[in-house]
Amino acid sequence: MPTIADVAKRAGVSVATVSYVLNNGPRPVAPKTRQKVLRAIQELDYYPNASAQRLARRRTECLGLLLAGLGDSNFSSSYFLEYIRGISYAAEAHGYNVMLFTGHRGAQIETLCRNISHRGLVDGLLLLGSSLPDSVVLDQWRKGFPTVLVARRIPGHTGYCVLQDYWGSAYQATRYLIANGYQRIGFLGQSLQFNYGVERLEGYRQALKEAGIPYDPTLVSIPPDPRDDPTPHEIAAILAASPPPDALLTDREVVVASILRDMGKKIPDDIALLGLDESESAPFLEVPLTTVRFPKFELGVAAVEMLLKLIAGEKPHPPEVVLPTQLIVRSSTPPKRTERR
Amino acid sequence: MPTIADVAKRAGVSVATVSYVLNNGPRPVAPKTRQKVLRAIQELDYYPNASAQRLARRRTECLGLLLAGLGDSNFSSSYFLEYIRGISYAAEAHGYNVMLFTGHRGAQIETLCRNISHRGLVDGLLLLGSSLPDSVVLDQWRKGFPTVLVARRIPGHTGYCVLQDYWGSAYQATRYLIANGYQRIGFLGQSLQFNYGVERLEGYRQALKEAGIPYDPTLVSIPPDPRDDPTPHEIAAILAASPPPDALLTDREVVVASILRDMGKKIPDDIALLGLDESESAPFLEVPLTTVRFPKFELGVAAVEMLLKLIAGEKPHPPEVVLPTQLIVRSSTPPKRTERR
DNA sequence: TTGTAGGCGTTATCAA
DNA sequence: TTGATAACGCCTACAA
Repeated sequence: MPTIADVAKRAGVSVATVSYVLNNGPRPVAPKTRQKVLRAIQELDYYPNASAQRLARRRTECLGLLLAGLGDSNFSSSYFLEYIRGISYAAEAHGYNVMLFTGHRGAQIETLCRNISHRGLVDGLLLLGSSLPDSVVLDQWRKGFPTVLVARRIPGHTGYCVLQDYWGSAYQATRYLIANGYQRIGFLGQSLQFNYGVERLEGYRQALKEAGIPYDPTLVSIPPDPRDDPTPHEIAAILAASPPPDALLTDREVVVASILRDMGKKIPDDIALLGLDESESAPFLEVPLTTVRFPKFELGVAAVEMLLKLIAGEKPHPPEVVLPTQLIVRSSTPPKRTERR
Repeated sequence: MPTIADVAKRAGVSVATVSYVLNNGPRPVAPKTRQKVLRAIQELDYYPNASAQRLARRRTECLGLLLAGLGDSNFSSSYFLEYIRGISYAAEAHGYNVMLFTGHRGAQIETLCRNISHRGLVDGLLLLGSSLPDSVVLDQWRKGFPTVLVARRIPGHTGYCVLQDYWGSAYQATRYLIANGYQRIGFLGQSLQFNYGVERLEGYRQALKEAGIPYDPTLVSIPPDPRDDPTPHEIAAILAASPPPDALLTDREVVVASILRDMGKKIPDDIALLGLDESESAPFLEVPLTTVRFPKFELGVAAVEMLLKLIAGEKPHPPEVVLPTQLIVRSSTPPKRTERR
């Protein structure tokens, strides 16, 4: 592999000049000299060595992406790729590379994070995945290493993050159901361990409240572990409420739809179903499901842009970017025919 | 950030000694000295700088993963993450990091590849994604830069690759259908542009042949563009064959199932359906689909292991690793009741 | 067993 | 406008 010195020799100039040509600065180079250098670069098929550049510049032009939980196998695999797309897209657009970290099988995430920042592997870090302990995130923020939390916030703490409007998605969904005549709306949520579980529940409650519908705990089921799939038992319990629900709000729509079918319940005749997660297969199910669309790609882009600001030494304000979600209406939530008699 | 010199000073030894402690070699260090060094490292919270190590060692301990096509939006998003999981798992297990490249929107993949190898960004490269032109892959192989092609081979060329047994999956699936009484088996394949399209078709034909069933082109549909979804028109054409098909083999099972439903065709009563792709939602559909399972995670692992051999200067033999697939029988392909009269 | 010093390939500061 | 040359932080022959 040719080095900058080879180019300099061939062009009959100093390495400094070659460097200035390569980087378009910081000092000018005479057009004629520049031409000589460019020709030498061509002829030698020279490319600057990345490791040497990083050492000299003291930056890597790499962003780290920590996908905590990718190591676990019970992991919603389709979920993350859109984020990755957005992230890699934006990083590429700004001339940055992306380095992937996952922390498989019991690897200490704390140790991993320390390594990433202290060893200068990357200039900044994106944290994605709910299995990442809050303490790790808070540590990173405290250290001052450029770090952005993606798709989640840590309640009660201010830090750099980009996320969907979880509250709004549940609020909007519930309002939509109410506007379409549903009155007994069940809520099959996720654990309250993370902000999205809490915020969705609150959005749901707020919409009920505004409509003057009392909150009925027997219509609500929140499993303790966020990784648990909903069970038939859990769903049966909600269906057994009295009066029974006429609609169901859930963030595990595909599994719930399948369980409902196994129970012999027809969507939407027996019960309407609205998904708060954005399942790829929702449009293809027996009854195409109404779901919320998350701007995952856009969130990836926003995360990179915030991170680049942090790397540049700016203090983005506000430190949180919240992107709106969108309700995609399909067949599982038709306007309810009010039964006249 | 402390450097190795700071550690040396604090421990009262030379930088060489510190280096030998850090790397456990290549020369021994007296236990007492080692202790002093380790303590200094602790006290200073020292981590070696990755860029400097890479420059000095002339290797990056990074693997590149080129996900060609991630930039395109009509991209089966759930497909790649399992590969990524396997790759990152194996890389991590061997002390390597993974760098992600995607080549968004018209970026010249050739240029990207040249940069990756010539600039020393990574020690080796994994190529994934069918939108990667054959010429790029062949180029890489020719250059001698450690490169492994994942989930695909280039017919007529010998090169390092790991892939599923596409032929076997279609062969096995077809045999299964035949063994269960199906005689008129339709094939809704992918373009023949890539090996998997060709190999699946051949596996299907071989199984028919062995069963003494003549190959009927009116039962077969191959769209020209691999990114096109099957159309109702295309499916109607196959259904119109005479005699009509009693089973359908396809690698777009979810969309095909949805189209069949829209056409009023019942699975499996009107027609059996067997998916050659491994759709996540196959188990959750109205009729859970029989599909082929791909060992994607395992393939990622195998790819990394082959790549590490190449990096180590070995010539893996044979240069192709083919992993078997597995037929997951669900409800869409029950044994056919032979109608007696 | 340990220390010294040259080299890895760039960048960027001095001078000229 | 350009050329020497000292960093950047680590590795590793060569000496001691």
